[in-house]
Amino acid sequence: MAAGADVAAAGSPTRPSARGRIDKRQAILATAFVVFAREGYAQATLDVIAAEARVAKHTIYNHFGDKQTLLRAAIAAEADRAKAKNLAAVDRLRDHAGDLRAALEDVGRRLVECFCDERAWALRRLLYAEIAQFPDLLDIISGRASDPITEALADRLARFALAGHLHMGDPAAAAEQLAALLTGSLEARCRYGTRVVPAAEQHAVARAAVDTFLHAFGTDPDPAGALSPSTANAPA
Amino acid sequence: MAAGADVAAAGSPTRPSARGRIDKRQAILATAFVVFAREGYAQATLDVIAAEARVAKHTIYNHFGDKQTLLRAAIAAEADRAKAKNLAAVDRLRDHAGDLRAALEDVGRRLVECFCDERAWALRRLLYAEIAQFPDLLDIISGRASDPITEALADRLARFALAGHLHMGDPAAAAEQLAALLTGSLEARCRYGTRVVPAAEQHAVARAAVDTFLHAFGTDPDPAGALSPSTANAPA
DNA sequence: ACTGCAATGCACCAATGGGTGCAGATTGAG
DNA sequence: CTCAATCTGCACCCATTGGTGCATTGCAGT
Repeated sequence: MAAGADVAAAGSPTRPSARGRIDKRQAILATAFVVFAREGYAQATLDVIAAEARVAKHTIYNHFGDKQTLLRAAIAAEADRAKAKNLAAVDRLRDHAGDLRAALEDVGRRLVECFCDERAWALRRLLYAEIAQFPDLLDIISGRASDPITEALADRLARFALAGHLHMGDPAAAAEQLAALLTGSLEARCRYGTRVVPAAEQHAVARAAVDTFLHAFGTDPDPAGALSPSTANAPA
Repeated sequence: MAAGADVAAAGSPTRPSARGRIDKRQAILATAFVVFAREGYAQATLDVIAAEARVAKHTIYNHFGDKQTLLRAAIAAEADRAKAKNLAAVDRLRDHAGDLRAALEDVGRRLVECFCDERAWALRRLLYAEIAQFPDLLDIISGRASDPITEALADRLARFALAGHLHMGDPAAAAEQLAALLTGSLEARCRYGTRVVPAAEQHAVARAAVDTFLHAFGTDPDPAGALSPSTANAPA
């Protein structure tokens, strides 16, 4: 919330030296996130963050007051990025060009790519790590993480159902399962974010997920290769 | 590995005061895991662990040498527990009593329960948190986490396929997707382990997962309620 | 040139916590 | 009882680090 508000406020260039000030703030936020993710909240020192952001330690305190506030702001900013990227992916399901399977696979690939993104894993690790110490992080990301994405996906699926291209009772449940098929397999493949999943493997996962999804919710009775929906899976 | 080996070595009661020594070690490991999970590795102090394990700080150093080694041993021990519980669940797919759907739902419920377990979340959080600092944790859990479970599940599914009760190209891929359907939806519902998912909701998730799975891989052309495989989902 | 705000560099404080040393208590085996 | 291995309580060292104070510099508007 903090980051978003400030970015919006940046529209007024009249404030004295506002431009430079905002630049500093952004630099601090970006660097702080990287350092927090790399070293962990407790191990990360403000001196290191200050040095890597090319900023005096005092400047950080001027902007954020203390370490915890900085963590929250950095996480919020990064979560905003991630949410935007995910929603952009789902939005491609609007005005698709006729071929439902192709459209779903395209979106699936993009969502998979969002999930495998290095920064996304850094954010995930940070959240898992600090949620016990700072339960309020939940509020910070509740509106920025998977929930709104699944919801947007449900909206798109509902349209397809209405148009008779899909069969489903609850679009929200279907969206949840599609998301699960897309990301669930990647959880293990990414090895806690330490392994970069090659593009080919990402595509295979997306294809297999969409295959299975269409088998369960599609109207087309039996598309090509129906008997083995997961034949397309990656070799390794 | 460390914990398992030691437990096995405990079979020789001839060593002087071996019994008491093992007890101490177990107490330290259990307490260390709890404290690490509760406070995070960096924030957790050996004084607190010693106090809660009712042991002198020196005793911890006698057994494990330093803090990092203690962390690794504690994680290994807990991962062993988790793996055993998961494999026990999957093993129920042996000699099932005829009804495939019921058997899958039973196993699904058990796996879901394993996933939602408080200790499992604690372990997951700890791994996510410290994997960046201690990449070797990957080796420690590689043989204890999802991979062997999915593999065991694939073995069972392959048998069903051979018996003509399921249709699938690659059992491993099918197992991966079933696991994804089971746990993927829970990821969001558990809110990073801060929310306890009620049993009814767990069962609904398992049922929905098995429903979708059977739609994609089942031989029964169209079971009851086929058109809306996810109708059974929980209200909230 | 003057004013005011932000940023800087540097020294400093106080608390925290990993790890060690040591002397004494406990325990089980022979 | 003796012996050896552990376990215990306590004091201690020392490096780290969040946070502060202060004097100085740089920049923008007037």
